[in-house]
Amino acid sequence: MNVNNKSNKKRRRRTPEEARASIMEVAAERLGRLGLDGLNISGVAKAAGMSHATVIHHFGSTGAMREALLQKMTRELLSDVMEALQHEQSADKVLERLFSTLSRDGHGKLLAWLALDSQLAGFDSTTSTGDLFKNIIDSIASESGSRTDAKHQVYLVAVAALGLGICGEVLAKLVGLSEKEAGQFPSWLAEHLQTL
Amino acid sequence: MNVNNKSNKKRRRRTPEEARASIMEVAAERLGRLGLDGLNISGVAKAAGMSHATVIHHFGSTGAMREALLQKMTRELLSDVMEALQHEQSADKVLERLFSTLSRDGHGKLLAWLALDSQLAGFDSTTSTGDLFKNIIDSIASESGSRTDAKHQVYLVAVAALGLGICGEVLAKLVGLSEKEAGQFPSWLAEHLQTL
DNA sequence: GTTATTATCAACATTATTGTAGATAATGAG
DNA sequence: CTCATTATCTACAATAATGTTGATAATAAC
Repeated sequence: MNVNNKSNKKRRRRTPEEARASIMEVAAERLGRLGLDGLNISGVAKAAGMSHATVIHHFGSTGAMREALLQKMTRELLSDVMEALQHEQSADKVLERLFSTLSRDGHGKLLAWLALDSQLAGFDSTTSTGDLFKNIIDSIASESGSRTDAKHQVYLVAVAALGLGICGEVLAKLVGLSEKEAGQFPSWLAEHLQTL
Repeated sequence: MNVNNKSNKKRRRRTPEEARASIMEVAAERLGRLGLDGLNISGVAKAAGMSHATVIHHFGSTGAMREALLQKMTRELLSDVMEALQHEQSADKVLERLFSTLSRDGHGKLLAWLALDSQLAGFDSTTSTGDLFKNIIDSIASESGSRTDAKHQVYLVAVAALGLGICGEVLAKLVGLSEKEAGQFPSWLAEHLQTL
């Protein structure tokens, strides 16, 4: 009569890479939906359809799993930005692309989490990142204006994209922006920056 | 010889208001330094020099304590903004004040937490807030430009202040802004907005 | 002083989460 | 098929956080 609870579902044996990948996928979704609280072993494991012991087996600990996810997302963010900028020439286009990339795909949220969570080893302002921004600024400064102005423009785009990525919807509602107007904001900003 | 652990420190009996106030104070400090993780009963109680049962006695539960703190901070943010704007006339000054107020005192962090934490009952876009922004936009639109432009300007200031409040230091370093240049950013932005 | 109130605490109970250990089964190699 | 590897699971242990209870002491009112 199958009174005991032994569930008789078959085990699925994944390759290590496959297992890690699906764990990362589920964890990313939960990070976006639930915030850092969503990144606990139990919850992630359950959502991924495996026991939490399995997750620990693959990552070693909760902290290591979090770190792995955030490193992966940081890599993706950087590569997104670099790829977006590689093929743009004019300064205003560069800023527009930078803005749209940073404000998309939860990149803003990611950076905010990195900045807000005291436990995480802060953003490594490693060589590649620094070089990236240096190149952007060089290209803008060479076109027109001072170097300080160029820095300020990039800074503005970065902080605005960040804020938009985090609180964009809420603030749009508060300010009274219609959906259409909100959609026009990136190009409005780009156009505006061009006229410096 | 006092072998036993009975600590013989006297109890301090605070008024309920006093107790709640010092708990809020400690909690705010911890929120700024440790993030939302710092807002647990045990930690707050220990930092405030009382047992966690006492904190529960005054607020009912951990969740209620968090909510109380965040409501208090939200009230303060709104009153800060309103007060800052009440005595400004020209549009660019209004935007400058809005920016500086939002980017100060961890207001950006607060908004980010509200937006990022899924458990919290989201920002209540209550009447007063909506009216506040409506007034700002009216005053800017009346001076010059279209209403949509005014909204976009306010939106830009808001998201930028937010981003600055969260990741300002990190991004400044990344972009290569010197401390002096970073300090000039608000006025640079105000001047820039003026030229629309 | 006596009493009533209640802020405070220590100790316990409960729950959630993390991590560990040993058993089991899926898969590939031979 | 047989064997070795190891991904996976269940069950347990350890820890931490939350909330409850009953006792205690500080303060105000009388």
